[in-house]
Parts: sequence; structure tokens; C-alpha cells
Amino acid sequence: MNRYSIFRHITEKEFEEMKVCLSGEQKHFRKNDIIMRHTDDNSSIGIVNKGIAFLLSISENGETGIIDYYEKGAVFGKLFSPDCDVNLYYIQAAENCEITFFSYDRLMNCCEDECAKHKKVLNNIVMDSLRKSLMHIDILSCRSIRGKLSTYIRYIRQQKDSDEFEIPVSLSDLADYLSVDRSAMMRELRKMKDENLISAKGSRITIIDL
Amino acid sequence: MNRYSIFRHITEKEFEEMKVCLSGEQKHFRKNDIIMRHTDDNSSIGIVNKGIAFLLSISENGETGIIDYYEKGAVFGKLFSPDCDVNLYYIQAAENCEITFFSYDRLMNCCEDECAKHKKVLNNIVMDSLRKSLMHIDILSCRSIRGKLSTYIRYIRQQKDSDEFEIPVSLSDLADYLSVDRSAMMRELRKMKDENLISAKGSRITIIDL
DNA sequence: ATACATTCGTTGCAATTGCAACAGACAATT
DNA sequence: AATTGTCTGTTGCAATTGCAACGAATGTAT
Repeated sequence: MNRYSIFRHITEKEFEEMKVCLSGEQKHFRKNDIIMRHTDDNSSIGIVNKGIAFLLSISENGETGIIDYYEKGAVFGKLFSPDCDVNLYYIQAAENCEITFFSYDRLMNCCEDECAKHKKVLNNIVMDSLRKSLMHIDILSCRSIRGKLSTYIRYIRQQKDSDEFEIPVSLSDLADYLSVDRSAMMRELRKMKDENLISAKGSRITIIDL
Repeated sequence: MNRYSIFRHITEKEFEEMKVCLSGEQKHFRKNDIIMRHTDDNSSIGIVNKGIAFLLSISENGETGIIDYYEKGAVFGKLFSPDCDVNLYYIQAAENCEITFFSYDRLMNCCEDECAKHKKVLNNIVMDSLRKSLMHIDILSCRSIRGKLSTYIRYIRQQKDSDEFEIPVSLSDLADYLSVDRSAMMRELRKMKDENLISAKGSRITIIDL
């Protein structure tokens, strides 16, 4: 169990027991399919097995933006998002996806041991959401594109534990996630290459000296 | 219990019972005092009785920013924040404050009824954090100062349920929270007044037509 | 009462950014 | 094989924004 798994702090034995709870329904989605809408009564939970999914928000004035993305192993669901009074939220497939769905009740109430391990998993999921939100705020708080880019890259380095990695989304989508103009971001990316801070080929980044 | 109280969904009877748990230590802080540091072993929780407190972050390169602010009734604590690997976080008094501290254990384990109401309160607190984070992301995602300002103002209108209200922090601190230059924000604020979208005197805002 | 610090409000100027538009690379579909 | 669509990469130009600086107003400490 790596430190970002929702099953961290769960023993092997507990995990084996919980596998029963997780035998949910598997579904496939094609790129751009809508996987889930955050409607009021929605109590289902999705885990990404393959592909990448976006959490998108539509604001009052109709603008959409990428709030978060879910890679393999990540969990999403309205239950782990706050009430969305102002914006509409939904989950969309960034590429072809395989998702396992199960109900909140099933995860929480299927075995006898109601409190201990289920509470841990729930806590892990919620804390993951919080951590990713704070990370996003930290990135968006940077005043310049340079700042946003390098803060993002530093987070990914920490996550992948390597100075060389593939950005999990397209550069167009990254610009959306960073809330900057794509062409302006490309310009800044090139400047950073010119200054020998990073090297980059498409979405493959190597950190030289940030 | 209003909808933003951490005691929402708790009955009057349950609330009376829980008051016992909440008889924590009261402390006063003066403006700019540091109320709490988010160190690893910190398991105490604070509730704001009077004043306003900031959640501040210090990034790797030493820049600080206002991530969140806590008004009367709001709860803060490292336990409700994710692990802070990259940035340092701390709570600071934005003005003179009165804070009640108690331990996580005390809130969760002081009476017999361990699961039901305590779980609800914990859930409320965590969901508040998440909701405020998503709100902040939504605001910071706007590309222009105008967008950030009007999105922020719309959220406050919803919160205060009125078209006329006082912004709870100084305009300087608001600029920090919105991650924009203060003078540029003032300029935009004046433009919005000139265009008759809002009227504003200091931090007292009246929405005319957003 | 006086000195000091903070916030508010404003402006000129330089730098950054967004917008629009275009071409090439690549993949998927027909 | 041709077509369609998406993504990458680039540029000129206009608009926005940040920076630096200043004075006025307000509040706080001595």
C-alpha cells in the first residue's frame, strides 16, 4: 500500500476482507463520456481502474473548468464533495476509462467490523480530496504562469518521486487545470526550457534545476 | 442551527449533551499572534468565538498566502487539514480573537454515544473544509480580477443571504486571498462601481446588478 | 498629544498574459 | 486513401495586471 492509496493504514488481512465489499459493477467509458453527475441523490462511488477522469465544474456564467483529475486507484463521488450550490459538478472521461462502481452503503456496511477499517478508508478518501484541493489552491495562488507551472511540476515530482515523468493529462488540459491560457503556457514552458530549468518533449518533463 | 454550523443535523437534545464535551480551554489572542502551528503531533482543535483567524501557508520559496479564514463558529486544526509535505501551514489572528481549544479525543470520546452524533459533527467539520476549498478553487480559477472579485462577492451574498454585507476581512487581505495585486484589485473595484454593478464604501458592499 | 503603523485609494509605467489565428503532427474514422 | 478531429507549437497585438510609489485617513501605542 503506497502512501497515496485509499487503503493505506489498512493491514493485509483487513484488505483481503474488504475485497468482498469492493466487488462492484465494472463499466467502460469512452473519451468524453460523462461518467457521473453530482446530483442530489447520487450516492454511488467510483474507483478508476484504467484511464483518467476529470472533475469538471460549470459556473453560473457557463464556463467549465477542470477542478481535479483522477488517476488509477483514485476515488470520486458526490459524497466526497461538498454541496454544490453555486456550480454544477460532473465526472468526465479524459480518455477511455474503466471504472468500478459500488454504493456507499456497500463499502461501509457489508461486513461486521463496521467502525475500524471502514472508518479508516473513508478518512483516507476524504483526506485525499482535501490534500488535492489544498495542492490546487497552492498552485492557483501563484501570480505568474511560471509560478503555477513550477509549483505544479514540483508536486508531480514529489508524487512520482522522480525528476523525470510524464504529465498525466494533455498540455491543453493542464492549461485548463492551471487556469491559464494554453498558448501563454506553451510560451512559458519554452522559456523554461531555454533557461535550462527543465527539458520537455510534449508532456514528458525532466527537471534540471527548478 | 443554521446550515453552516458544525452542529447542523444535530438535534437540540444531542447538542445539550455535547456541550459538556466542548468546555475546553479559552484563550485570547491579539492581532497577528500565531494561534496554532500545523506540526505533526498537533491534535488540538480550535473554535472561533470572537474575531477572525487566517490559515496561512508558506511555500518552499518563502511566500506566504491566505488560504482560508475562520469566522465565529468556524473550526480549525491540523487534523482537518491534509499532511503538509510541501508547504508549512499555521493559524494567525487577523484581529483580536477568542478561541476555545479542546482535544480531538475529548470531542469524540467524552460521552457514551460514540458513533452517532460525534460522527455527524466530524463529518460536518470535514465537509466544511472541503466546501471552502472548492469555493476558493472556483474563485482562483477565474482568469481575470473582475471574475475573481465577482465570484467571491456572489459566494458571500449566498452565505450572508443578502445583497448588502460587510466583507469580513480587510481589502488588503482580500487581495491576498484572491491572489491578486492589491492596487489592481482596487482599480477593478472602482471600475465595477463606475459601471454600476456594485456600490462599495471600504469593505461594505452592496450588489446592484452582477 | 504625538508618533507610529496599517489600511485605503490612486496613478504611471513596464511586464505579463489572453486572444485570435495559423500550420504541422498525429490518431481515429469512413 | 482521404477526411476529420484533436493536440502541439508558434506569433503579433491588445488588454490586463503587477510593481513602485505616494498621500490621505484611520487606528494604536506611548
